[in-house]
Amino acid sequence: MKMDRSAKHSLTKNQSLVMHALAEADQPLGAYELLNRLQPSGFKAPLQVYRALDQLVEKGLVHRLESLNAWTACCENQHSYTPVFAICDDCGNVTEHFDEQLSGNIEKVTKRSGFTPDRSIIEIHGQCDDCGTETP
Amino acid sequence: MKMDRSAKHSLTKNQSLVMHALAEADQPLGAYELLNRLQPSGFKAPLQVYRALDQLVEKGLVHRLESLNAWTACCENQHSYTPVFAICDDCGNVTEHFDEQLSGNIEKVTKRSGFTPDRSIIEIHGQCDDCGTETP
DNA sequence: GTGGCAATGTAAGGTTATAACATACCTATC
DNA sequence: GATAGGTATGTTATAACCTTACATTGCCAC
Repeated sequence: MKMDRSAKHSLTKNQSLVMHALAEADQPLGAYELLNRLQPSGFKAPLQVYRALDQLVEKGLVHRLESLNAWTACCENQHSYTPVFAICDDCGNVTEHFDEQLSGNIEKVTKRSGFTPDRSIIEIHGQCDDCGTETP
Repeated sequence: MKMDRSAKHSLTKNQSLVMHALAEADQPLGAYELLNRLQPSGFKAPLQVYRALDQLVEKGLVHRLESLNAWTACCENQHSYTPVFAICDDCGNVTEHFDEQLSGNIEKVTKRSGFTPDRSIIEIHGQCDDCGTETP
């Protein structure tokens, strides 16, 4: 492969199709939902979606939400801290947050026991501002 | 139902079978792995496992590891803080930790945006003490 | 004993993810 | 431009995970 000119944003065809679909969605999408949406663009098999997703995650452009089995476009490129996802169980909206202290504490908790952290998953379920206020 | 005597530990047959299997395993188990191990005890269908798991999670005796699609016995009963799981990607060992500060961080990060947290998932992948030290 | 309720049994089917193998395309080098 | 090697893509099949729907059993209360 060549790709030296600006590198990180040179997506392949399938990658940019998936990236676009995620960016246009206002909620995280499952792999098969992505497949549905991309069938008009020629996608035929799950593997096409999964491959693109893996590569996009690798590039840091997409995150996987483990507790939803779904995927979402990264709000901001190339962040260094572990993202914290706030997932509204009512409307399905997901927002991405960062917190230096939190990232630091995670390191601390595990390193106490000699553990070497690599990647962290932080997902908080609850109710977003819109959904939470109008509860009885 | 009756069950008032000491309540929380009165498990049904299927629940205690699953609980035992998890307690004896030295790693988290998938639902189908549990099914395999419990077939000698008469389990025949996935639903038997899933029902017991759901009820045990409800009781706080078992946790689900979202990033592994697996389940593990709770290290300690009735903890109030959100557990932090350290998952070794080499040997598969998982340890459960608690940290008051960290629990506080989570509240803070989300409440900034008006979010009302309900349950949190914190899973840290990396290498445990045993596996990490001997890396080249 | 019969009505209600929780637990369990059984079958079928849906969703999510991966393995294995084949093909096309791009680039570098000769 | 031929050819070799690597990346991306296509295609089929299957594994792994989870749920719906409905039937049955067993227990307790009345």
